[in-house]
Amino acid sequence: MIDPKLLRSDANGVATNLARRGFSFDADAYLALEEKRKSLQVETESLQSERNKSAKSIGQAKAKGEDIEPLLAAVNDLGARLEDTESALQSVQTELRDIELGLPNLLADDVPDGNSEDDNLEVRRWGEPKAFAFAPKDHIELGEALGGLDFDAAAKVSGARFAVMQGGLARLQRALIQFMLDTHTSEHGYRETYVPYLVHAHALEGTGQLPKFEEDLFKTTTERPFYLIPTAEVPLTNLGRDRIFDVGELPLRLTAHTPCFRSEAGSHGQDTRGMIRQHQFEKVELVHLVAPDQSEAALEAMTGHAETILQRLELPYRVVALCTGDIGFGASKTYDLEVWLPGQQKYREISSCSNCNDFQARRMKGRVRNADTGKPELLHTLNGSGVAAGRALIAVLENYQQEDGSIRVPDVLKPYMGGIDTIA
RNA sequence: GGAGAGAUGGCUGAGUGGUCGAAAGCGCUCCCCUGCUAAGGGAGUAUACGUUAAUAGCGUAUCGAGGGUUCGAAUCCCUCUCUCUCCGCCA
Repeated sequence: MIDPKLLRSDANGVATNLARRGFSFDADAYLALEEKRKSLQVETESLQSERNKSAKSIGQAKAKGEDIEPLLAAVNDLGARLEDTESALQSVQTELRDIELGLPNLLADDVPDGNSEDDNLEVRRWGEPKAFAFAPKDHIELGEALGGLDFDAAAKVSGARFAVMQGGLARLQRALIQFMLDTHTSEHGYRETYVPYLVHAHALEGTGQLPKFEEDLFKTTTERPFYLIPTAEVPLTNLGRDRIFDVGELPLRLTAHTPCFRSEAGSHGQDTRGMIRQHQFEKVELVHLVAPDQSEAALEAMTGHAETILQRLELPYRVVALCTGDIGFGASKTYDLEVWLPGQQKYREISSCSNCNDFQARRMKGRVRNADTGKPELLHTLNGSGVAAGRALIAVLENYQQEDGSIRVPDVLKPYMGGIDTIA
């Protein structure tokens, strides 16, 4: 959520910023509603004040044994008037909140302008795409030939956009996950965390998936519905919900491995083949909860942590700054890591690291006591993939393939693979 | 799933319709006293919103959440959530 005070004081400035995303915010309509809210609130509160005063004097009169009938008569119509303004105020406030919950985050100044992912700005590259002495295959061909990747079997059980993995490939994904968790916890200062995979709506509202993107989520049909998490960002970030941290407790660096569930509504036809885009995939997530002045540095650090994984795996990648047209709803600034996939001869997203500054914290009331003033202020949240395990598996398959279709095991994964150096 | 008990400020815990944002204790902060530690005395110590130049005042809301009764609700009623105890079931 954008600071309502800022919306009031500089609605046009907000509109200009959001326009960079191609989002149109009707500042005048908002301000008109806001004026209405203000007068209703002032009126409501003065009526409440009047009511409280009368109630108090009635209490005092009664204690002294005086006749309270005249006093009761005097407040006779107060209740009805209060009820009217209170309900009017509430409906205006609901309207305002609906608007506010629908507004994306303000963009950082240095987010490059652009309309689509083609306009993202390359920040740096690491590694050289390997030159193969043969025509490299894609992960689908490799996996099916190895017998460990089966989309037909998955289709029988669950339909399209699911995969069954077995044997060496299944173990390789587990190895990747273990390696990532171990690296982040032992070298990057993250706390390993186990979280629920089913969450309530309010958690998703906190991180920004709701109310706007419900169609992207899977939802249970229980009386009080749960949603399947689309990313561990949701339960991890919400650990800061309704809390006031002491400044010494931050920064909090959290990591969790979870499956992620996405309906992929609206992505028909995209990446339908293979494991790139699935309803269910594994991911190691990184989340930072930090004091407000720390988030810019934290974004660079977090991106570096995800890069470390790719570097240790010796996977060529590039870092791009997402442009105004491609950046996510809750992010003020995002770096994507794109790994080289020889099967596609393309860089493909494998991690996305975002600074959400106070956007999520405001929604979930996550605060930190200011070191100087002692006053609570909104903390800043960041999230990033460290990295997507399913896609990392694809990257390893394609980059480590040999001419006979076998897969060399990356050195850093060997300890997790029982020492074997090839999957054949 | 069955039966019962509970949810109050950083913590413990009082408060069953009126002057209660809330006793008391602990903790914490500041001051005083005290030749350093200990003990003692005093003051302060929630959050959000509104109004405002103001993190000054003043007002409003908040005692798990939401609704209701009432001139007035932490206190009474309803629904929900969570916690605990016992039974059942179970990885």
